[in-house]
Amino acid sequence: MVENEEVGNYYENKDRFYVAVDCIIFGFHEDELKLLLIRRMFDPCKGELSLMGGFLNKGESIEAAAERVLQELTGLENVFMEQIGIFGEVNRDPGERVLSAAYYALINSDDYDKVLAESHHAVWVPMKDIPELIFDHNLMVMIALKQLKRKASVEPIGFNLLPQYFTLPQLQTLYEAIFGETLDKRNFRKKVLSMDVFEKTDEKDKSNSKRGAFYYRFDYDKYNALMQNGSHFAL
Amino acid sequence: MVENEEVGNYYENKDRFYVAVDCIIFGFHEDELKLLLIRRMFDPCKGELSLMGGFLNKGESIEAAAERVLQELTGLENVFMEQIGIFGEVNRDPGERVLSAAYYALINSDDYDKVLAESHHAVWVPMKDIPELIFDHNLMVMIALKQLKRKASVEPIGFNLLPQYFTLPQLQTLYEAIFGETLDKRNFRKKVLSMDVFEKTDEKDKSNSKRGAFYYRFDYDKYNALMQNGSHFAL
DNA sequence: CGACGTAAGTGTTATTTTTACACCCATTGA
DNA sequence: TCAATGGGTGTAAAAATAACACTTACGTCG
Repeated sequence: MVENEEVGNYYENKDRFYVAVDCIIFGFHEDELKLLLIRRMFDPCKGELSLMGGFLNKGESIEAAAERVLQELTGLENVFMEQIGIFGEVNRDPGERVLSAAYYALINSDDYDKVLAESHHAVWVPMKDIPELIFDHNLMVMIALKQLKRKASVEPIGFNLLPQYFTLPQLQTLYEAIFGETLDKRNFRKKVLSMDVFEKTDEKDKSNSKRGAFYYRFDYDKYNALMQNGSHFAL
Repeated sequence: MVENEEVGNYYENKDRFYVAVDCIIFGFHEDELKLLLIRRMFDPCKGELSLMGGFLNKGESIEAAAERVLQELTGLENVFMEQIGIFGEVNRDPGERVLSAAYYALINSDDYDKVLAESHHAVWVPMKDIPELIFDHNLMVMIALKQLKRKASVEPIGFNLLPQYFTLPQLQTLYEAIFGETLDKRNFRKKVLSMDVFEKTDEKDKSNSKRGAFYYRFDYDKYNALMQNGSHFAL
């Protein structure tokens, strides 16, 4: 056991590693959950599909790096993002030993900078059509989806995938896409509205029906107040 | 955007980082959930309490590093361990920039190598008495406990904290310690036994009562078979 | 050797939550 | 004005959860 060593020496003989971040970027359109992937125009694995990634810089926290990488691709800031872990198998990147911290992000697919994304050769791929990705990216995606499923049922994060104003049919379709199962319309609405954190507007979305569906929005203030009192979000 | 660069160059100008692993080691004795912490006999933060940690080595996966570090302290192998994430704030370690992957482990407090642990100045500290630890270790502990709570209610991992043979009162006390709340004896036993994955033995533990409590063991084969059929563990 | 103390073990009922299920409504465009 | 389409609504059965109190086995001590 090391004792009484000087601080300077302590770290000196340790190995140092490249550290990357990779972003699993979820979006929701056309009633489907999708990932924003990039076609790599550079080595290694030029031409293949991968998650958007980048290297951690000196003086930058890992979280900040993830935010930067997301921003580089989408132009977005202040996005819901959560770490799913670090991947550190020795040969996960065949080029060099690189560790990668994976984060998933939930974005509203209307908002991102399409020109910027295009310059990175980004494409939206439905979850059910995700092909083989480079390195261990498929594993990352799998774990991210699992975490999203769990978390979405217990915390109000799904809304990050929708515009501020959304209809209940839209919300239901979203949750069906996340959970991968169909839900009963009446039970779903009952549950949603019983939480009393959704504010109904007078506006209707008539793009999907003659009758139109009312727009709602999620009321974060009400939500926070309720959480204080020991309530819990559940869908 | 980088295009058509050679592989060799690709990583060359990136920064490299020290990477550590820290272990949140849970144990259960005297009806309490405890952590195995070490009193640091070396700088930085000599004299203070911290998690058991160590540096990632070249050619070693992060998971392997976590297992090694746990083994160095307890002598144990094949222990239940799970990553809780990587911590990468710039100044989390005041000495140098070090990233740390945190893992929690569940061990049976009878089994570890006490001499080895003592040589590292290890001490068991009840969860409710955890003092201020070095760096961001308190944060790690908090997150680990949260994850343990969630996971223990949904997967049969709690048994890792008990000997192979245990009594139902013991099991209940364990879960009460994990969840931080008291449970109804009859409801608890009903739930446990209804899963039909516990095998009752003829032996009794008489250390806590005249009458004695029957020993049970968790039947992993039965459990796996049931999981195939879409059942779920729940406590 | 019998009374006592102690923790182990056992079922039932009320309440809450979850699931299943079918019809009318509002609006537009033909 | 009527046909087509997705939006919106309530109730009853079933399942899960929560609340609750007494008896039993066994060792100890008087």
